[in-house]
Amino acid sequence: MITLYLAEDQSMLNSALTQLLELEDDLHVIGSARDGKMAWADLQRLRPQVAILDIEIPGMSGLDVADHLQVADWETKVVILTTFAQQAYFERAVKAQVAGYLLKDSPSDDLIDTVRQVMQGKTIYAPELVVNMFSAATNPLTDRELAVLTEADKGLPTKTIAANLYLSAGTVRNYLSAIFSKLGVHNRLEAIKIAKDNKWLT
Amino acid sequence: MITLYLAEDQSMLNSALTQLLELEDDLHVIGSARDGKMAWADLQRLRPQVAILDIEIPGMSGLDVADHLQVADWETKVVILTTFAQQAYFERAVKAQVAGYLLKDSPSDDLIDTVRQVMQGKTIYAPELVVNMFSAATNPLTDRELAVLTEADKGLPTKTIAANLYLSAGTVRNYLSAIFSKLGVHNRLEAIKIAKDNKWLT
DNA sequence: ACTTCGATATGACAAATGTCACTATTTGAT
DNA sequence: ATCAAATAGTGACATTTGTCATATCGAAGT
Repeated sequence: MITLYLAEDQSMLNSALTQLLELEDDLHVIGSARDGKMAWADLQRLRPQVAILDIEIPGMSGLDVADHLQVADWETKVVILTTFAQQAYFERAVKAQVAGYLLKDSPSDDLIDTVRQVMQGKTIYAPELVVNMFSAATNPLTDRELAVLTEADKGLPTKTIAANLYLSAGTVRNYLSAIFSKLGVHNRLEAIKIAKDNKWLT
Repeated sequence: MITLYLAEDQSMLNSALTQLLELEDDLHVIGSARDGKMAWADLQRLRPQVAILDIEIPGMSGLDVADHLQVADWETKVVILTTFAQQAYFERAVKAQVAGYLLKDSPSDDLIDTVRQVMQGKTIYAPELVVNMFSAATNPLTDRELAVLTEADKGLPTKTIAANLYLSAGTVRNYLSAIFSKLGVHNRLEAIKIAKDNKWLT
């Protein structure tokens, strides 16, 4: 009997998958959450054999949860279940040594297969992602630069961005300037546009 | 026995729901598609009693399919199943006289309930949407203002916007200023964000 | 006829933004 | 141990943005 935990914020999918997984004789869903923090709290208590995590969930991303699980070093295997094939997410997932990475653009039976496979020690990655690994235009922005741009995308003025990131306003402007020069543009709007086109920014 | 058709492009959800609906004794999924055109083709042949349609699917939107069904004037009831509570979508759906409008942010059992209810002639709308109906924001921007904002959205600086629209730079700034005050913001980015949220801007 | 509103414009001013040069600390890689 | 990057900061400066007051003109409405 394989014990499962499911973190997925879209209720329709969460409940549908839970019921479906429960139908399998060898699978048992011992808990589920719609938010990352609750998921992490539950996982510490329940210690399921497999945790199925969506990335974009409120509170704490599925990848963060995966990081925590890796550090904790229990038996719990992680299967990431997400909507889009975003290279950056995939890379982080690989670094966090997840056992599976599956797109929601696959039939639900694949999820069931994947769960069984990872329990046999296998690693299952959606082929779409592995292919991209070599051709993806890599993000030239550093973590900090991306953080700044993310704030800028909210429409915030420099001062507020600085406050939010605990930086000086000057530093924020420097970062933005560096971003513009890397992306070959001259203002925030264009920079944001490019970063979004390339999926460096949601 | 209620016959169902499911148009949903996210395979994970499509197959999960199909299997789940099949488990109900009184429900039978006679077909499904991941794209709008195929769905419409199928619907003409299969004439299910209830069509569950996602809005954002490739080829032809679920709302377009609903329009076609309304014109065709068969018995087929439409249940829209979509991710976000966007007022514009909801209004179109109401105009197309759909029998149900459900958010994916609801448990899967709700879908089953909804199907049964609409078959009894009831109309089921997600409460989140009905509440909004009365506060629907109409576009306060004039044509010219919208034109200016559209240019601004391309990331262009004032001067270029002015040149593109054969206006003086000052006029462009005045328009932008007027836009900000109408929308209650203080810079282009936020104005663009709001205009996009409200679908005044693509 | 009168008023209001939209479109267009200018000028002046304050604030925000973007550029540059230069420095210091920390960290990862060779 | 050294070097290159990433991180964080300052100060000065030019440019761009956003605000406001004010004006003209024409169209639509009362």
